[in-house]
Amino acid sequence: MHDTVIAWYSAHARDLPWRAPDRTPWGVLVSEVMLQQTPVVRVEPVWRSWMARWPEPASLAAEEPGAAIRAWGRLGYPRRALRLHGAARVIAERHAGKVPSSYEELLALPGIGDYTAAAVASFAFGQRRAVLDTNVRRVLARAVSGTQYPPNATTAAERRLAESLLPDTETAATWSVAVMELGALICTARKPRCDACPIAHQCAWRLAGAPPHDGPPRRGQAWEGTDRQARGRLMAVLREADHPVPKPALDAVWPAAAQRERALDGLVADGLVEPLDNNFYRLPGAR
DNA sequence: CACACGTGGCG
DNA sequence: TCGCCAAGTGT
Repeated sequence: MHDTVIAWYSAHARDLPWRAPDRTPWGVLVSEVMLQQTPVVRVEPVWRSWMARWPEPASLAAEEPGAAIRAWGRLGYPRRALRLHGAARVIAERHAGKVPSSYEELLALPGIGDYTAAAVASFAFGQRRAVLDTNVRRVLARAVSGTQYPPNATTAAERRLAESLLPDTETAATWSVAVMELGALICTARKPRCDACPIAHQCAWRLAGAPPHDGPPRRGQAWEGTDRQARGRLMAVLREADHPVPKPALDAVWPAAAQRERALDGLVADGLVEPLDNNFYRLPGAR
C-alpha cells in the first residue's frame, strides 16, 4: 500500500508553496495553522502575502496582534491569527527566533495542538510522527477499517493504527503527506473518486460493499443567528476599518442588542478586540 | 468529552 | 435550496 500511495502522490500532488524545496519551518507552521478547518484554495493567497510580509517569526513578533488579525482576512476563526502571533513571540523570545523542532516544544506553542505539532515535526523537520488529520483518518477508516467515516473524536485505536502503518524515518513524512493528499483529492468525504484511487482494489470499505455510516450522527455546525455569526460581523467591521470604530457602527451590523453585547464582550475577553475610551473599538494594538 | 469557534463553496 | 464539509484547538 505504501509504495502505491507514494507513487500516486508523486504523480498527482498539488504544487503548493509550503511544499516547495525552499520552504522553511516557519512557512510550514504558518500553512498548518491557516489550514486548520480551512480549504487549501482559500489559504494559498493569504499564505503568500503573509510570508512576504513576515518571512520569519521575529518579523511577525515585532508587530501588534491586530496586524496579524487584519492580515488574516476572511480565513475564518481569527483567534488562530492571534495565537499564531503569540507563537511567533514565543519563538522569538524563547527559541532564538527559530521554530523549535521537537514535538513537545511545538505543542507548547499557542494554537499548536497535536495535529499541527506532529505535522510540523514531520513535514518541516523530517521526524517520524504519525500525522492524524481528518483526511488521514478518513482514508484509514475506509481503506483499513472498512467504515465510511472515522469516529467523531480521534481514538487510541486510530492512533495505534496510524503508528503501525508509519514507515521508517526516511519515508514517514512523504507517506503522511501522500495519504493526506489522497484524502483531500480522491478519498473525499462526500463523493469519493474511487475510480481514480490507487488502492481502491484493496479498500476494506469497498470490499465490504461500501456500507453506509452507522455510528452516532456527525454533529452539525449551527450558524444562522448564532453568537459566532455575530462575532464574525463585528470582526469584519473592525478588520476593514482604518481607524478606531465608534460603537454605533458596530451596533448597525447586529440589531439584536443582548446578543451583540455578549458577542462583543466575548471578543474583548478573547483578546481579539480592544475597547478604547469614548466607546471606540479596534483590533488590538492596531490603528 | 461536548461544545464554541468563521467563512465560503459544493452537491 | 441548504446542510455538509474544510490539513483543529482550547476549555
